[in-house]
Amino acid sequence: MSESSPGAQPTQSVERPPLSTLRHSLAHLMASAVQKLHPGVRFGFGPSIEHGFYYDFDLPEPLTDKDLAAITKEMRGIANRSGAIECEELTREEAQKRLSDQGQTYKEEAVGLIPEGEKITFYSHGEGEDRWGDLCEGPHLTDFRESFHFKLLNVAGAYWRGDERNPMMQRIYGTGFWTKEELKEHMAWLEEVKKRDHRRLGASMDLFSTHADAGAGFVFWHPNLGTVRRCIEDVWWELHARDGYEPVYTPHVSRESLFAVSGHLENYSEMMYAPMELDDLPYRVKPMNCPGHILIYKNRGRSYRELPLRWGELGTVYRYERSGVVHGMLRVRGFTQDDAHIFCTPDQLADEIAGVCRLVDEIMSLFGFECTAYLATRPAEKTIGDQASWDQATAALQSAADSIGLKLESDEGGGAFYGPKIDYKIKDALGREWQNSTIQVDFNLPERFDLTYTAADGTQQRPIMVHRAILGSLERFVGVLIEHYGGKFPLWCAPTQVALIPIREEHADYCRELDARLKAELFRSDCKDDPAHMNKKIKQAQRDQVPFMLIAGEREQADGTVAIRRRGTREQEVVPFDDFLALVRRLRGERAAGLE
RNA sequence: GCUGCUGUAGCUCAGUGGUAGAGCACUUCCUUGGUAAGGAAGAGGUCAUGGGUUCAAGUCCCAUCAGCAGCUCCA
Repeated sequence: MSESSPGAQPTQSVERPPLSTLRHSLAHLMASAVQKLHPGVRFGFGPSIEHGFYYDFDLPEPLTDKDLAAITKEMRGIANRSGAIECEELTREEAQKRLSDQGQTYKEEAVGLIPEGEKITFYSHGEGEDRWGDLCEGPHLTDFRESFHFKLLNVAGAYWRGDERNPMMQRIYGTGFWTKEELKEHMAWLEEVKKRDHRRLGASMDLFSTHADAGAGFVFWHPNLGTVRRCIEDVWWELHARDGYEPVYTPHVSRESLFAVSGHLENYSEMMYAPMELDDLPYRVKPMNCPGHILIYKNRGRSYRELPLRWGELGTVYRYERSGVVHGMLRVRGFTQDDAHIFCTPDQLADEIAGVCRLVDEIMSLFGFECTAYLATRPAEKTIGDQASWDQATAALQSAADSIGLKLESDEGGGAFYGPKIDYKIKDALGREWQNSTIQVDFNLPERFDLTYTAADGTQQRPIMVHRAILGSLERFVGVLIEHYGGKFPLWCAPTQVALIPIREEHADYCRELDARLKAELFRSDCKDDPAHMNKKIKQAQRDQVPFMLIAGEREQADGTVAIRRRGTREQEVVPFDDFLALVRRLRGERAAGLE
């Protein structure tokens, strides 16, 4: 199994056009097949994408997965009967007329989207009944008789031009490669993605659940995953304490007026839960932790001598997410952010940002993630504050990144309503990207809450706030982590670290003795001393992805040894128990990723 | 929220208007086993929920809830 998607870096011979060209042409071929089977179809867009291609269709009848076989067959037929793909250039008027004659209303609209002065081209293929052409900028293959391999994958809805105010079309996704092997490899990758799905592993490893009785988007952490989470939280606090962060705790519910001052009511209310009335006053469940931390800051006068203040909270927030978007642990309605707010002077800002960037890097490497950073600037609407402070904040992020040699990609308009941010994307073991860490510079909330500190010259100055989360939310991060590791948590955070398995019941005492010694050192060991069969216990430990199985029978008992079976292998090594203890002490101490 | 699909035992799924099923998991008994499924028996279901059609509904229709593939949106 390849560690990254085979689609990302295809191997191909030099004479062949890029994979994206093949896939784009496959989208055309698919569209022509759909037209043969459903003559009234109107077409949307049909590009190549990262791992394949899609095409959007407007059809009166719904397509289902069952239609894919017929469409595939038709595609093969069209390609075999006549392979040539031709390109012709049309004037804007000719293109409009042709599409209008064909009743292709979406495509007519698409012509209007082509900038003045740009060439307008049609790509066509097929003979007679198969004849089909499409407004398209290309490029395409010149001939479908080239050897290629494709597979149609699934059907889904998609808005015309990606806008939810537009009609919903039907989208078919597919993928294609030059060789059978590459296609096979990609299908195996998709299979691996499925196997590692945190919802599936969550069930088989007894990690978490969600419940219709509790409502969508609320996660229940079972003891196994609770253990993983505690381990992560422990490192988190350890590293944050080292970096001068102090813990704070704030309530989940506050008076609504607090969120009026912060601007959440005005800019974030569609994400917030409805008010509840207490003593005739409206209260709200918090969607963010910042107003709470601000109240602590404001509780007394602050001196420049105290700054920077770095306050961390694993703060649970509740946000209304639309019903269709909730997804396992990755997109939920209640989650715990590893939040912190830094209150600092303008002089300190760049260093503070740089410090957070370094911490992001350190924590993400602990889990083996590679990160990419993006600079997210002011959104087009629903923001607070004047442009000058936005510019200042944006410049501060950029210069902090420069100071530590961090390259920032651009995310235009992706900022929070109160300030710009650096967002990180992490790449997991399967090559997929996730957004977790975020660093946000905020001049606006200090203004709104009238935060001050006394400067060295005795004047009252405005502090700057940095909002930051590194894991993002524990739910999303741990969900990603399950998939990243495929359930094979490193020893230091694995729910059960060692499974002890006696070969016969008479060896159970020996196992219990070893179990006691492991537990005395706070290892999470599971002594499987029930009367069940040894093979069954091995199978359970495999299913639970326990890093080490220690199997002990007569020989081990007599010698004070254990037969170690490491996760993922069937080989055994017999070593003195003390050696094993030394090994796990070291792995835990190093928070090692592997079991060596 | 939108489009399409799905909901039957803890899990995976069969059941095409007429007596609710299988495999795995679970429990008990037998088996004392050297590295991924020993044998036998048993228990387990208001067929998501509520309404409707029908002599008769797990099966057909409507609504609600939850889930799946996406879109849009996001930590």
